Amino acid sequence: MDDMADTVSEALPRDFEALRTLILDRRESLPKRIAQVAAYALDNPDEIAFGTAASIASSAGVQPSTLIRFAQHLGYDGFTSLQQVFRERLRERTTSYEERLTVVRGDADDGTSNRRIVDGFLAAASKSIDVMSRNIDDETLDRAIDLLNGAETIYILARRRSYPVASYIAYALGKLGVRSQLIESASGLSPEIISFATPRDAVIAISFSPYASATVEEARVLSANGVPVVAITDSAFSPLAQFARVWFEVAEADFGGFRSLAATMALAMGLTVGVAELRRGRKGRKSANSKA
Amino acid sequence: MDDMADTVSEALPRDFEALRTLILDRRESLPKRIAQVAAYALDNPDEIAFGTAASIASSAGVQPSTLIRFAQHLGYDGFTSLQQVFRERLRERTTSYEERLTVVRGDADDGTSNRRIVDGFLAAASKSIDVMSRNIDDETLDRAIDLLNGAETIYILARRRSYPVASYIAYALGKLGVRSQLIESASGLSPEIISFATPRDAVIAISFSPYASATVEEARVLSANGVPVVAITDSAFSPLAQFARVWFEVAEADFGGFRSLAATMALAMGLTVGVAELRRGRKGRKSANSKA
DNA sequence: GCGAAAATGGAACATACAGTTCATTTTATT
DNA sequence: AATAAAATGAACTGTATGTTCCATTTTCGC
Repeated sequence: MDDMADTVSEALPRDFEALRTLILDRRESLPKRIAQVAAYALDNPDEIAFGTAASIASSAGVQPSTLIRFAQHLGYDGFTSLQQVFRERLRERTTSYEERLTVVRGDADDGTSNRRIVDGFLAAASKSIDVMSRNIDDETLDRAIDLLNGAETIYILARRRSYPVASYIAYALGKLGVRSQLIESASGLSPEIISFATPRDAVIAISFSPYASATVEEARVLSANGVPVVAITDSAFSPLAQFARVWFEVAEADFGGFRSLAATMALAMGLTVGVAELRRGRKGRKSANSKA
Repeated sequence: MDDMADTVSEALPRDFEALRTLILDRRESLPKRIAQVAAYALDNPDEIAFGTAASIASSAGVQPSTLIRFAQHLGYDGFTSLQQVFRERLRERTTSYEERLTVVRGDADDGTSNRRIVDGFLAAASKSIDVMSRNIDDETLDRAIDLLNGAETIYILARRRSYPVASYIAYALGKLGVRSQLIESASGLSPEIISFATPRDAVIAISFSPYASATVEEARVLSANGVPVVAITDSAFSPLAQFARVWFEVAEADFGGFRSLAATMALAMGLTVGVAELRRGRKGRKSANSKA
């Protein structure tokens, strides 16, 4: 056993990422049952961290002794020391923002009050992102991007709080070479611009409660004219959800009454770049689609 | 014991936040050693989650039995069930986005490619937020808000990628009753509007590499005219940093070449609401400053 | 298809663990 | 100050845990 430890040229992974890499490298050469454990471990790292050898073995469908063999195959001297790596992984994670938000809202001991305000917005943004990453639906996303991909011109509808998102979409689509039209109130030309839209175009409408009447009304008109609408809104009861071809429910956290835009922004960018990638794949080289 | 369980009107905390609250509520009424454990538990939740009764007791400077008594004082039937709460806390934390980013950029096994794009933007946003929460400087923040607070009108300067942030600031300042002026290229009136600014006003300028020439030039002119400039930019070498009275370095992560705006947005909101709070305190009741 | 080597299942084992018990000390009450 | 009650320390105990061992099965080379 001492000899083995000596012959192992590379040091044992002390952090999860290194361990993950090590396992993936050796995946092919592992015995069946050991590989079974390896797959389970990477899929359920939390279980490994908290469970007992018996409980983990049962979940993974192997004998407890296999867990020890797995650890020893990787060079650890036992299951326990392997488990340490999985525990470290949880330890090292930064404090969840859920937690931070309540702290920020609570006592005011540390930091200036200005700092606490910024922390609050950071926490709200982070929470929004977490929620979205859990709730987003692959199929809805694919349908939305597919729909937008077919459009000649993408019209972007948003007012007030949602407007910054719309302007970023317009900017990004422009840079990516996708034709788009941002509907602003300022110009006063909204009705005229809207009248140009045809069923071969598409609309991205963004509105949260209290829904801007202009956005809702324009989206309704466009939808009635056969222009497909992709809506980003905050609930199934949103007027936008009623006539949108595809709609996303985005639950943004708020701080001090100001809703974060972090999740909405990320989704918007996802839609934008998703469409652009699809078009690049269609028009240009195929390899463009599988860029690094 | 059954009787006790019955008389406990409120259910046992199953999540960490509730437990934290419970402990803080009872802090006064707890015996000395128990209180010692309580303090240690809230300060070192990770230790409680992973340690053994013996190791934790040793670290906290008490007997192992005290840990069991602590758990029972709170209504749990033993140390183990209390420990579950501390473990759940770690379990519930979502995967760190640092981790996710590498996964997203790596193999393409799970989820559609569209999903991976959105995940990428979410990860970038989350990382930006993490970085900012670690790097933001209290003093800079206070100085910036103080400076903006003294302004009669706040001019907001941003183009292209940064423009959405500017428009959100303008929107928020409007809702909070702070006079502001958004400088847009569209109207073509930028020079005229800028000429109205006086040293009693202030500027928020936002620009990232490659810096929009209009933003830089306008900020330079305003600064030369004695109007104090608060800049949000990406490095000490930014032209904005040179003549800004106060400047923030924001390191936004990017995905596919598109930088996240999450951290910038949060900072912008912090500045905005910070100023508004200060003004409410100054003009209105004093208590407004120390709102809950 | 035979033999050796590796892998696997399952039971046995030593141990480290949470929880209990009880004697002692501290705190509160009268 | 005396007494009762609560809190604390420390040894003890049953149990559940990680680990080892060995018989059996599977895999691989010849």
